[in-house]
Amino acid sequence: MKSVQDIVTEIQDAGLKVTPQRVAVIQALYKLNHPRAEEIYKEVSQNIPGLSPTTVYNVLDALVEKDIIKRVKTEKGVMRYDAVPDHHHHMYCITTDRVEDFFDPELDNLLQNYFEKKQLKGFKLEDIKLQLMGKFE
Amino acid sequence: MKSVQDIVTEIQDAGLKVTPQRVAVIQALYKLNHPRAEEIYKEVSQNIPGLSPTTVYNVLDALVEKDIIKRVKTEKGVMRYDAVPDHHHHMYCITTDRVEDFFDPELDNLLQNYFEKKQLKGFKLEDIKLQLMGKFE
DNA sequence: TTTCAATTTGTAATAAATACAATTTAATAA
DNA sequence: TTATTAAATTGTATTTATTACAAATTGAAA
Repeated sequence: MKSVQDIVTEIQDAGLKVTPQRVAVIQALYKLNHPRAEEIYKEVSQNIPGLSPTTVYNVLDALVEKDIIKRVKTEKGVMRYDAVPDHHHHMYCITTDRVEDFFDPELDNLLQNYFEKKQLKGFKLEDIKLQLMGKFE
Repeated sequence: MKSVQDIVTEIQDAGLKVTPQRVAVIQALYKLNHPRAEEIYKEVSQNIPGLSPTTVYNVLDALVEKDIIKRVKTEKGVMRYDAVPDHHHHMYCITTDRVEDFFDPELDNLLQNYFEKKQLKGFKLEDIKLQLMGKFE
């Protein structure tokens, strides 16, 4: 979780204007777990009445563009978002749509070493993301 | 690439009726590269005039359900499909929407060993998929 | 405090996917 | 081979997610 000040600084550093909508969207992303745009809209609307759904999409696009947040790949035709931009992986529940972050520097090392030896011809590898599929207990 | 006979057998074994639409959708999946439903519709329509878009969605759902094909996770709010149901990973192009299959049994072993030692508390791991992000050259 | 580009809003449009009733068809058994 | 029937396809209408865009508002620099 980030303080409001951290969020403000983050937005400023990206060269974006600090608006209540942007701050609130980022806060909602921390509160909710990998939410869809519509869930964010509902959440943020409580603090910012009159909020437009379009704004949520605009804000999300701008924040993704600046690497302040990330999109989460899913098997549903709905986009979801992740407050954490730092390198990490995801655990996906097979039965529900729950998604959790997964940090593992040791594994990242292992993979990096593996792919340094193993050359992928015709593909310049820049990032590796794991999808851990399973069930939460 | 699978022969028509292989495709027919595959559909039968799954307990589904063999229809021209289903066979053609699977063939289109091999011809196209991780296509969206709409691309499949266009392709298959050439062979099956009067094809309904709804049918494409129905067929895709049924085939995914029976593990004959797979959905591909993307960062766009559009579903894409994969003709290959066997365990494999994906290479994603950062700049375009190109996706390629990636098979690597050695890596699969490495990962399996790693996660046998490393217990994930609260999560029963069933499958690991890598997303290799980068650029095709 | 003014200025202005950036941002938000609101409405409308588009795109992707789904619901569902009517029609057709694949596969089984007579 | 034909009759039967559950499964599959079709066509239309909706829903849901997202985007387009012009007008109004606002954050931040001068």
